[in-house]
Amino acid sequence: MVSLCFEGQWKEFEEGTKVGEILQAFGIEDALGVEIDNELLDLQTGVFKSGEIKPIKRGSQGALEIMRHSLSHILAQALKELYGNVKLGIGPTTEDGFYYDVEIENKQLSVDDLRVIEEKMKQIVQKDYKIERSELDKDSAIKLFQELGESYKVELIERLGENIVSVYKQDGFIDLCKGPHLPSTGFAGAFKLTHLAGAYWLGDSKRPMLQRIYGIAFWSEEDLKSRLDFYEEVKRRDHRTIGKDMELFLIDEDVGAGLVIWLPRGAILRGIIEDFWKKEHRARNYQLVYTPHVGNSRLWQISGHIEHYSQSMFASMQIESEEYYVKPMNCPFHVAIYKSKVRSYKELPLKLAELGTVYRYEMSGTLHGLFRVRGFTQDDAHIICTPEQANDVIKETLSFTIEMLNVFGFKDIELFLSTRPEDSIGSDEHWEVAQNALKGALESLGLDYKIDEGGGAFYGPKIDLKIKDAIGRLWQCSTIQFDFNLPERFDMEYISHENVRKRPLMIHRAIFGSIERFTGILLEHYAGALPLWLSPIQARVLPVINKRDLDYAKYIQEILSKEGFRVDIDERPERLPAKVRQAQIEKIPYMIIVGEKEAQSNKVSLRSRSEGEIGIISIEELREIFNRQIPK
RNA sequence: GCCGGCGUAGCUCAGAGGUAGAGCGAGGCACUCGUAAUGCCUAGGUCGUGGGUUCAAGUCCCACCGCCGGCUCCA
Repeated sequence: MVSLCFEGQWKEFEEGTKVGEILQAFGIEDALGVEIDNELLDLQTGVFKSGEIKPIKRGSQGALEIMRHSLSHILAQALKELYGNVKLGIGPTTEDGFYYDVEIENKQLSVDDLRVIEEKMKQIVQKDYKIERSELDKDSAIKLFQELGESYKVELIERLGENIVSVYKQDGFIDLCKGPHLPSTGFAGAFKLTHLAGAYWLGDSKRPMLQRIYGIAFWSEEDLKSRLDFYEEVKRRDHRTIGKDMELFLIDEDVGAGLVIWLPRGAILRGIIEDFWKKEHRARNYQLVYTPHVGNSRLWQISGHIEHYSQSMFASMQIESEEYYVKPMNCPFHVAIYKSKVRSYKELPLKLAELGTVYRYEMSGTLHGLFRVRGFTQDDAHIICTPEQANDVIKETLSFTIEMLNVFGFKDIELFLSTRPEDSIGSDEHWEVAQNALKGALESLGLDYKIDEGGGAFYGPKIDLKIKDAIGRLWQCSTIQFDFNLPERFDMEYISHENVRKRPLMIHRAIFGSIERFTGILLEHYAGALPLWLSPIQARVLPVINKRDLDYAKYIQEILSKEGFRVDIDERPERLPAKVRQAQIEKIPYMIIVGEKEAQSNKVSLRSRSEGEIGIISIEELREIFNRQIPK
């Protein structure tokens, strides 16, 4: 017997009683399934577990998953009906829809085919076929799918632990599936097939590549529409387009894929970010250093990079019979700085920071704008401290990181603590100290966080911070991680209070992660409309009539430039509306419009990119408005 | 790296075996104009690179490079 509870009321059922009957017994109507113990079950599934039941009603999040899952089956059925020789891979749900991986003999799908498939799917939905669940033992399931020629499904069943598998059937279409599913195809909501991609069978590059068809699905057309609008918005914010339009950076194939060239305006932006970063680090007693771009292979041998990271490193070069590598990380150099003399506990914590440019070999297919490149600058720091200092160090580092992210406009931050994985190095004591320091910092700062149990690197636990951008996407930039590996490999030591040699703790930490990637995120977050302090051009002076007003415009520009503001003039022989439009397109925060009136009163007319006309104000007032928006 | 798509003027894109196009941008001229486009004129191209098929190749075939969407990897 199983006992199930709904709204405080307990009932007993035979094991394996179908969810549909159970719902009926509780008098629950129009549910598509239930959730018991975090597991979704549809109406036709038998219940073998006791616990509280949560009905999943049509329109709810849980029901969406059921519906999307059924849509992937409907997609598979449509493909079989249209193309015949279709072998099914897997067809799960995604964050906003579903996909199915299939192998189609003699047919390479194109985007145009998606509309045809969609039509077929709509027909299947319209026919409202009953979706039936049945269970069979492993052997007969294997036999069934062998007969159907579904070799991938056979492989899946063979990999499954269970002896009983479930299959779902609709209108002669049959698929291995643990469910849950809709009662019939007619329950499906609004959907759209969005794109095609290749995907290896079981994600293994040695296995065949299947064709993956992605779709999105929601209960209502409105929700579907708003998701499509979201994708449009994502496209509108694409930093690659914005970067090109605003002339910030360039990736040139003759220079090399994944290698970023910062154009003058982009260099201003990067310079502001870096100057701010340096100022804040100096203020917190970080010691800024510079290290070479290449290092002798002995260094990488000791650090373990050659053994464990060489597939991500650029090939070595031979210099006078010595082997050198372009650096993929800064850490070994910072360790060399640490080891350049005997260190006393009095020097700790030692905080070394560098905007260090590293190069990593990324496969060509993964390169993507500023987000995934082969050469990038890490805002790297290594903090070397005693175990006793770990708590304070982590707390300071964590709050510093959050403060920095806030200044750049990221107020919504999610934190993740990753703890010791199965295979790891380092003593139990060190793991204990390190994990407590991380946890203690999170708690004493009153921060919410999630734990990724066993998700730490083999060399130490870490806190990852993810920032939420203006349209709700999460980006991981910052990380604070312990490293028990390098101090060991490089035999790092300090002389303790008791005059004995001890091994220090080492912490890697980055706030932006990669300056390139962070800049890309900033551009997408602000959709190119950077705040005043980050804008390469902060204001543009627009003379109403060049012939008459250019001198006064130059006078205004000169005053502001001398004070350090980045101001240019639109001298084109255009009319004012055209100049305004151009400045708007370039997303320049302020337009300073000067004509006869302004020149006579020694004032300016200010227009903001976001708020339009502000009015005629004095230069002092203008200075005041600008200064208010620049972080100290 | 793999699968698929794409690569034509500075940008966005049309042309699909038979004389390389448009809009925006750029340069010039006129207009003297007040908060998202004044008009006219002009220049701009080994159609990603290399090879092949053909009387003829942006157009068809092959290889390479790069970009886009995924997969994979992420010490």
